[in-house]
Amino acid sequence: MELKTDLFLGDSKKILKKLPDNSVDLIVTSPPYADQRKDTYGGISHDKYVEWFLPITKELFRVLKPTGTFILNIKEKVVNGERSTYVMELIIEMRKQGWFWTEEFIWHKKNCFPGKWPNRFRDAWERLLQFNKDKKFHMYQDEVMVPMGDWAKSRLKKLSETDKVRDNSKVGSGFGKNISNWLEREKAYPTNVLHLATECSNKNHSAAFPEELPEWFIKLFSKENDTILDPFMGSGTTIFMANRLKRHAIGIEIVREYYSMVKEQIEPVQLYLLESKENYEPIKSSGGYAVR
Amino acid sequence: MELKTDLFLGDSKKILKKLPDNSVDLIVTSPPYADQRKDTYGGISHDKYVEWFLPITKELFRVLKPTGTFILNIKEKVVNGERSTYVMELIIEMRKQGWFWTEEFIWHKKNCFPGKWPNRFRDAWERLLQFNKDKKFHMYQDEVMVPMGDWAKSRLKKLSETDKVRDNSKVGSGFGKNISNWLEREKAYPTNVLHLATECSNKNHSAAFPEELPEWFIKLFSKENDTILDPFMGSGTTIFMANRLKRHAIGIEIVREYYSMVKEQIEPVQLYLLESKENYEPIKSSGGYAVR
DNA sequence: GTTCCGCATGAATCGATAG
DNA sequence: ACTATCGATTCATGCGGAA
Repeated sequence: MELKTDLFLGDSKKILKKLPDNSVDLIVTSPPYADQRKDTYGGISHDKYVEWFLPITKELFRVLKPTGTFILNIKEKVVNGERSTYVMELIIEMRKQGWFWTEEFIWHKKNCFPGKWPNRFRDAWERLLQFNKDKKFHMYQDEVMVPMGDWAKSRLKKLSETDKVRDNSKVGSGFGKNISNWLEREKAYPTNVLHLATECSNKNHSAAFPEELPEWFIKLFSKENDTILDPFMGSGTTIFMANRLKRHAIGIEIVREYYSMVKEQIEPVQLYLLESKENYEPIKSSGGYAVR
Repeated sequence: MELKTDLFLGDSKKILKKLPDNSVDLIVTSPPYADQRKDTYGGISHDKYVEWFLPITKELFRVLKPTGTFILNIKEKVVNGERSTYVMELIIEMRKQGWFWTEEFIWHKKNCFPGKWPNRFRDAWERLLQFNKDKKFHMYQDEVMVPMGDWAKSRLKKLSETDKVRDNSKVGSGFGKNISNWLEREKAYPTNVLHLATECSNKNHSAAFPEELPEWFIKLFSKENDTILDPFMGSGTTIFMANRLKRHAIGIEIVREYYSMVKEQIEPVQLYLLESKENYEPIKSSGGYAVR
């Protein structure tokens, strides 16, 4: 079966109306934060944020399957020395639209922005809000199990640093086998706290959204040939990861530059998939990423 | 100067009225969660929680000094498969009382409660909400600095391995100077994510509140001879830590058993303080605990 | 080929300065 | 008084060049 990737250039509020009801298995997105990225996006002011976002969540509710999940990455900024409350107001309003606020995961950022202020420490975490249409939804917990305890953790860390490249090339040889043995033996279910680093300068897009984040949620809340939607595609991290994990993808982006950038990168991947789908494995299928 | 510890048996809402305006430097508390600990506290239902708590926060606002801080440890429970919104409603209502919601710290619990559910992972974090009466408040950041990350650590390690002998002999020369620069920068300011293990040392009280938590906030938001208040004292962790760090303490507890237990343990400490105050140092004055 | 060091660069936040 | 812009602060990360 062929994987389909649909990219749209335009405003999410309008584009989403084209999508049919109950057609998406998982939505993973990181909308532009209030007052951020003014140069590329409009820069939605914090006191208008809920008003701006609610029409979009209403459409997302319509297109999501009853068994599907909506993961929203967001963090309120400081306004006049105080945390703004628009995220909380958003949650309360979304519940009125019919959403269930199932869970709040924490993304603990290893490398947060530096700085020193007289009355505040550095902000090292963001919210990953999980919403559902129904109390029954698909969740594949076994797909995101993690190495257990300090013993396995340090062992794996050392190995991955020094021998990861070798490991990839020597499939089936001694090292690879050992690693997979450890993985089989020492696995536990993760918690609702994810401990990841933000990716640095690598991309042209300003938002640092590490690949592990969509990867984790795609594995957890969808299976192969499901459909993943990102209504604020940005540099396309969610879309690429969906493809890599053999899910259909739908991406919407309002900035033409990003849209084109993603489209160009998608094309060769699609061709590659048609040529030799079997050899195209997810980059980190071993699950050795740092999630606690 | 003598340290004073006042313990009250009774309902916070009533007892707090006895305390004078603007008399407390720091409030650190962990109130009974909604529907939790029903057998001991009578169990406030989640839909009445805000209504129950607001009169108390109003009194807390009155007794807190304008430069003081209120740290509230809380986490919403799951009701019918969904996170309840009473914490958010509480924040929004407290702002109407005049509180500034300055910051939300995350307590990342290393060893959270075990268990497995089909649609949910283990809950490994709690909120530590910081409220203030004024945008200017006392904060002693240097008291909670932590060892720096891998960069400086590996740097120092390497230097000490290769150049330790030379360094010792050539005091004041180029190398020694460089090293001491790094040594001074060995500590960094923490972030708003605290990574502590839960302690269960006070097994008589049902809430697991590790000593490091009040210790951290007491050091951060108060100085010696300041006054610390805990309106839901429980097993007295905050009170004991306040005493140990040479702060005055006020504790309120509605359950006679806890009240008596804390009172009995406080008496000998007070006597000890009178005997030899100088020798009584905080247990962890070196600050080497694991806070990120 | 390694390992190692130097350097730029972030979904930040505050306070001062300018219109 | 109120908003817009700018500099200073500071640390984990990944890259490129060097030993």
